[in-house]
Amino acid sequence: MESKFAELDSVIHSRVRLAIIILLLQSETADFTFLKKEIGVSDGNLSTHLRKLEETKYIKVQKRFEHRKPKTTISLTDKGREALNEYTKNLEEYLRLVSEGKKL
Amino acid sequence: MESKFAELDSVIHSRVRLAIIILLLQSETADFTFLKKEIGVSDGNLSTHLRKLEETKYIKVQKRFEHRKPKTTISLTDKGREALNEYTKNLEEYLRLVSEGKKL
DNA sequence: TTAAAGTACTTTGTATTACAAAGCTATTTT
DNA sequence: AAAATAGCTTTGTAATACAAAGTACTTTAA
Repeated sequence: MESKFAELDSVIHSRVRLAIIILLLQSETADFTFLKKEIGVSDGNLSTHLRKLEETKYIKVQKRFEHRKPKTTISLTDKGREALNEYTKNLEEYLRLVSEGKKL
Repeated sequence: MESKFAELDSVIHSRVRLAIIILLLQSETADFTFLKKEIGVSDGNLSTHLRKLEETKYIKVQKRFEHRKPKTTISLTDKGREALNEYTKNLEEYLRLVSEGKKL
């Protein structure tokens, strides 16, 4: 480690993408509209964040038709889960440094 | 709150700027070179991050000459300290959601 | 004394990112 | 059949992150 401040996975370090991952962690699968409502983000914005997570292979996006309507189901991959673990580990270390700093 | 996912102060939500704030929390004041070495970031990058923190009034930057050389001393403001508290509070909530999600 | 190297930054240029508005395709309602 | 709705994607723009180059000195070495 080059510095005591670990890198923070930039794909996860975004409010919207972290929220997406948390929701996927909780509900195993989710659809576009659900994520949109829970996070309170615009269609376009959500679309690009999902694209990014998919490119990084942190999520798997399954598109199919249900009742003749497009239905996108999104789920976390193992890679995504691992990346989240690493990310939260690092983040906790930052928080630890903060509370340590306050005590001095 | 429009969503269960709180906003995360975008000024603080940056690895470099969070690191700057943590270092200031620990040592009260710091200079440019110290921050640069501790964080492992380029001159230009650090300069712009400091500028941003200064514009937001989260830090106070004092420039003076010491031993005929420019010496920049940086310290956290009360506003910065408050913003950090709010930020870490929200961040802890995200982490809580993560560990809650894992248990399900 | 003056040229080269170092210190302590700031400015500039570029590539990446975040975001919303507008667009697209298909369906449902009137 | 037209208008409204659903479920997205594409596009345009503004903000961000970053390193390379630049500025303004001071120190060292020849």
